[in-house]
Order: sequence, then structure tokens, then C-alpha cells
Amino acid sequence: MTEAPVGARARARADLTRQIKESARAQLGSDGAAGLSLRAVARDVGLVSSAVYRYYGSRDELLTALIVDAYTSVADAAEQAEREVRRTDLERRFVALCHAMRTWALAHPHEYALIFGSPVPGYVAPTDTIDPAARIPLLLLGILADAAAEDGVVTPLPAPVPRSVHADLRALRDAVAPALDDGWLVRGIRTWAQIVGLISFELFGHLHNVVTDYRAHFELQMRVVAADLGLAGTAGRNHRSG
Amino acid sequence: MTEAPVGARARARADLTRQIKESARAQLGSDGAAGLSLRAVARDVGLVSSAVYRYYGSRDELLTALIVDAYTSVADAAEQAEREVRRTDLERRFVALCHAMRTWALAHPHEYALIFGSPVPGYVAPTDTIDPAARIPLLLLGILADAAAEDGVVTPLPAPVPRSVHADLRALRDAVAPALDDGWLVRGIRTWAQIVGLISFELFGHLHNVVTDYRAHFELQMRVVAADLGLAGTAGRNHRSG
DNA sequence: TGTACATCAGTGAACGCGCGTTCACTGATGTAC
DNA sequence: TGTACATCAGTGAACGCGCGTTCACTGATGTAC
Repeated sequence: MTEAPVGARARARADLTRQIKESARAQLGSDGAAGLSLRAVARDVGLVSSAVYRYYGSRDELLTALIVDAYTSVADAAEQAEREVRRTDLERRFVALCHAMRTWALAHPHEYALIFGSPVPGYVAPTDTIDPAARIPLLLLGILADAAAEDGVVTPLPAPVPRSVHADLRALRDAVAPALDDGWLVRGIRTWAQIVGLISFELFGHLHNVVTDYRAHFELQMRVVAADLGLAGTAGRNHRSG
Repeated sequence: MTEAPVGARARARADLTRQIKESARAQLGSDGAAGLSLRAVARDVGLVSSAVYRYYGSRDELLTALIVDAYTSVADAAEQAEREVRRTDLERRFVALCHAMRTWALAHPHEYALIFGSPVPGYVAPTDTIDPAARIPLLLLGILADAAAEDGVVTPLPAPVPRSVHADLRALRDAVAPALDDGWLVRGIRTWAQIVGLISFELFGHLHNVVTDYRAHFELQMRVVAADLGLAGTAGRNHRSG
């Protein structure tokens, strides 16, 4: 019950900073990121438009805050869901991550579009967004690293890895995933794009008139992906029987 | 050399209609779809803003024309590239399709974002966009159908297909791909999302600081996908060796 | 505990822009007889 | 071939809005002695 040692002024400031961000987040829904208006936000929180500049130095700064929040929020959801699954059940850890992302995306479609849709014209992301953006990919690589450790085996690719790509992958491995060889890393990147691609298809309407039970379809797809990654407990065999 | 039987008026009209569309397309680049302005287009083609309404009834109508054009343009590119490959070389037909899409996307990033990025706020796509949007997915399913015919075999999935998804897939099969069983259709949808997902990652900056040789990386990824689909001439075996 | 001063939140006017759409109109191009 | 009329392109003004950002300012809240 003890208050943090902050004066009324500091508390009011923190409050309004949050309120402005909330209002901006809500406004994303009606007009998208490109239409986010500082003046509308000001009206919404009951300030004159110039007063907002006490809290955010510019429209872009406010956008950045929204982007960081979105990345953080979806990563929190994915990490929590993944953490609740027994460590040895790799397939379910993977599927939990995927479902958490999709559920978050459905609950926050405009924030999802903000981070995974087309870039906002004229906006350049500052480096603050890098770390929160990397959390889910890292979580995914963690699962793959556990799979690689269990196998203790390299993962051959069906084609030779060009020197330039190999260099890129080595840098990635050194920075982030020492236990994963090129094959695993290639499949990790691919899988990450696969998850986002399927969720984007659903949200952006590209599966209209094709899929109706989106959740069941997504779950099935993710289990196919998990199986192709060899995460299923049962087998590492391919899907082709003949 | 014979002119179509159109008067000068009709020709001028066709010309300006095209000019307006071109100008709008160019404007996508600087401000994105949300910022597309009829007035700016009018200035650009040397008309007063109200005159544009002789050619397009509204901003949304102009947007629709751009969207249809973009789908048509990318589908033309993909179909042409795929057509030039020997029919029996399924892997190369697939890879040609993928490369054509990526190349088109790099050459027309804003048109790509228009059709595969976040939806334009407030815009609802009319049904005119459905057919052109379906062309590449259909082309992809055609390749898979040839693969299925060659195998003459069902494609087991690693998990049971829920009744609802099975119904969706049956409708899809009846409409568009009678030769493809559920397994193939699931992998077809997945692959389509995979291609778009990877290209979007590249264009929207999600592979920044991860990949540098994008073309080589993309090619490798697509060959992995082709191999997992069993399109490679060599084998339908999985990538896991142990 | 009281006073003097510094900090900071919020105001309101202004700058210089932009937008989509409607409407009554002029004047040129086409068409029918 | 010439005339009368209909069609249509393009104009210009207007309606009713919107925006991000700057700046000099008032007045309240905090801080130091």
C-alpha cells in the first residue's frame, strides 16, 4: 500500500502519458496508423492539441510507443502460453506459441496490422523496436534448439547453402542460437514467416470464401508445420507415403 | 494499323482514364494507399479536382482499379514465368512462380503492399477483385495437381482433419481443384501463405539485420518448401536424417 | 512554518497546409436529319 | 454538305472539414533556504 515516492505531479504525468497512448491505440481501430491524429487524441483526453507535446515530442514518437507496446504485448502472450507447456512436449510448445499469437492478433487486429502489416508511410522505426520485435522469433528458436539437442543431429537441406546465405546464418547463429545449424535456422526463419503469413491471411481477408472455421484450420496447419519440423513425438517421417 | 472505330473523344477519354490511374499508382509510393489523394492526382494530370469525377466516381473506385491492376500485373508475371518451364519439372515451375512474385514485389513495392499488406482503413473490396486475386493461388494448385497426378497417391496429414475444415476443403476442391485431396489442399494454402509471408518479411523489413543476400535466401527457402512438398525430382523423403 | 523562486502543465491563437465531393456553368465535340 | 440539338469534358467556387507544429503566455505545483 505504500506509494512510490512520487509527487502528485509525477503521478498525473504518468497517468496522462498512459491515457494519451490508450486513446491513440483506440484510434488505430477506426483510421489505421496512417490516420492517427494527434489532434483527435488531444480532444479525446480533454486537452488542447498543443498540450500533447508535453508528453510526446511528435506524432512519430507516439507511434513508436504504440509499436513497442504491441510487440511487447504479443510477446508477453506468446511467452506465457509457451511457458505453461511441459518442456519436453515440443510440438505443444510450438502450437501454444502459434495459438497465442493468433488469439492476440484477433483481439488486437489493428495493433497486429501496425507491426506485421505494411509499414506506415513516412515513418522510420527507431532502434527501440528491435528488442521487443525479436522476442517471439527467439522463443521459436529456443524450441528448435531443444529439438536439435534431443536429436543431436544435423539437419540437411535439399540444396546447397550459398556462401552469402551461410555467412548471414553464421552471424545469426553466433548472435542468438549457437546450437542451431544452417538447416535449422533456415527452417526457423521459414516457420516464423509461415506463422505470420497465415495469421495475416486470415486477418487481411485472403482466406475469405476459402476457410470458415479459422481456428481449426490454423491449428491443423500448425500441426502440419510442427510435423514437418520433426517436433511431433511420433515421427520425423515426411508426409508423402508413396 | 487499323484504328479501332472510336472517335477522338473516346480515345481522349481512354487516355486520361489511364493517365489518372498511372498518376495514382505513382502516388502510392510517396504516401501509401491511405494517403492517396484525388486532388493531388488531379493536379498531376493537369485537371481541376472535380474533373476527375468524370473518370472515377470516387476515391474508392480509383483504389479498386489500382488493386485489380496490381493483382493482374503480378499474376501475369507469375503465369508467364511458370509457363516457360518444362511441364514435367515441377520444382522449377514452383520456384519460377515464387521468383516471379518476389521480383514483381521488389519492382512494385507499394502495389504489393496494397494487395498483400494491411487493408486500407474504410475501404471495402468489391467483388471485382476476387478473380484476379485468385489467379496465382490457382496456378500454384495446378502445379500441386500435376504432382498429385504423378504420384497417384493420397497425402496423409499428421493430424485428423476436423469436420468443419474438411467441409471447407471439400468446397474448395469442388470449386477449383478436383484432383487434390485434403492433404494437398492444406499444404497448398500453407505454401501460398508461406510465399507471401516471406516476401512480406523482406519488403516490410522483418529480416533486417538477419538476411543480407535476400535473393539467395529466398531461393533456398523456396527450394526447401518445394522439397517438403515432394516436388523435387529426387525424393519425397523428409529433411530429418536421424 | 513561511517566503522566493524555478519548474512545468496547459492555453489559445496562429501558420500554412491538406482533403472529398457537389453544383451550376461554359464551350467544345459528336450525331441525326 | 449544312444545320439543330444532344452529349459530354472541364471549370471554378463553395461546403465543411481535417491536420502537425510553434510560440508567447498564465497560473498552478513543487523546492530550497
